[in-house]
Amino acid sequence: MNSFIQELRWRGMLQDMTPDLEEHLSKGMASAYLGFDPTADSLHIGHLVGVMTLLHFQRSGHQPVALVGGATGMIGDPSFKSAERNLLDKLTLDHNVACIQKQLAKFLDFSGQQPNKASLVNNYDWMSQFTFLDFIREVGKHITVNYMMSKDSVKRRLEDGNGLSFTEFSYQLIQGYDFYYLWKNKNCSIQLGGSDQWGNIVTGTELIRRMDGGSAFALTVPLITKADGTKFGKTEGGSVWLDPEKTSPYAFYQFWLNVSDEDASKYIRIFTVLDQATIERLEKDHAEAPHQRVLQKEIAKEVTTMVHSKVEYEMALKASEILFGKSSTEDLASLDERTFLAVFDGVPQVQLTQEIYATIENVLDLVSEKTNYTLFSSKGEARKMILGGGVSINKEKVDDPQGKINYTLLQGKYLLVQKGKKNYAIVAVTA
RNA sequence: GGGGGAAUACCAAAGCGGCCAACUGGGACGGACUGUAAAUCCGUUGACUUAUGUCUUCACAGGUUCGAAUCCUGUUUCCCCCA
Repeated sequence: MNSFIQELRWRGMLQDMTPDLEEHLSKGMASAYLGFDPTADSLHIGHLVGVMTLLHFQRSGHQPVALVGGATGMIGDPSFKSAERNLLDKLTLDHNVACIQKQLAKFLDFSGQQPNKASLVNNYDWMSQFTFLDFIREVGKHITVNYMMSKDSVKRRLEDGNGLSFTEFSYQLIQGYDFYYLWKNKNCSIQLGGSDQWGNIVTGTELIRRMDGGSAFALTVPLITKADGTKFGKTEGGSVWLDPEKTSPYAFYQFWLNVSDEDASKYIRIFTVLDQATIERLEKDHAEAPHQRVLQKEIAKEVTTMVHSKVEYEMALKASEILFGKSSTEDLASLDERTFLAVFDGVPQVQLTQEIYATIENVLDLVSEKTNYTLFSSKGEARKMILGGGVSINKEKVDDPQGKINYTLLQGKYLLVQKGKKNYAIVAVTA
């Protein structure tokens, strides 16, 4: 029962905790919550750390509670943010909350009869009834402004000179009250969160102590960093989302596959539930043959399977092999149309009628003008790329811009145009 | 309000009458090598059916000149100094 802390510790997921938490957990099943801000209609992989924390908590036999901040989302957490945040309207927020709830349900076990099944709450449910007057009388009375101002997250904003509105300043009190509410009504004695949440969480434990003399606990997980100093979870395309509509399972898989060696050991501990022995074995394999990238492959497999599905993972794997492996025109031709389209999901597609296709005189026109400059912004660029050996059609290098078009259409209708290694476009020739 | 300076391609930054589609660095993209990596090396980076060719570019609008990113005038924006 006490393995939760140890589990987090060896996984490098323990930043900080209140001193007597370990003892508290050893007494039997406990309940902990972690909040998610509904700032978008999908979670992204930055949220995954929190999700994994709850998951480990549940696996250790405790009861996880996921809180979606329908109320706090209306305010915006100022912690370590440099500027005042824009408020989201209620409609957007409702939508976001609903979407996030659905995603969370994939990770935690909300079903079944076991006593430690997960539950989901929305702080809008209790905050919306609370009048301002009641709130400042019942809650605000217990916490001093001095206390609130001494928080690092708030102090930074004051020192910057950017200031923060009263609205944002109140945030920690509302979050603190959430904790109190859950502690009081759901017997939830622990709050988990990212290290930037420490201040807010502790306001909660303080509130519980002052209002009811109760004791509650805090635990934070470290912020995920990347060895090269860039922000974790971002690609050129923006955040990596869990929603397959926003980030395709293929792109998602690729993100993990491209994790650097330095980060791989860290990530496999945090984002997969593989046990210590397995991970250490994989690390050994990786050290022996780094070019095999067993760690990255394993992370990508585990996380993609967990977030999407085994089928999606296999599809992504197959797509990756075709896109990056030594595949040939034959390999492409061997795919059936459905698989082909799935592999190239998200790749820009250009429709061309049979008549137009027949009139195209050379490769240069085909890849530039006739396909609306999808892959190249000008003929000059296309020509230079071709001469530089950077263009392939159906996986075969094109070397002459003036070359005639005599390619076999894949599945009778597609041409795969490729610029460099990672940029593709599909030309679909229709009747 | 007064005085001074600056505006150049994605960014930084040279050029200060013809040799300028504009040095150089970064970035981006491509190639080789590799592990779909890092490092390294090479190429491309205004447009045009590649051309010792044409066209459009150096904040904007005019002007001087055979010729202007470069000189002049006005406009706009930004920075600095003094009130």
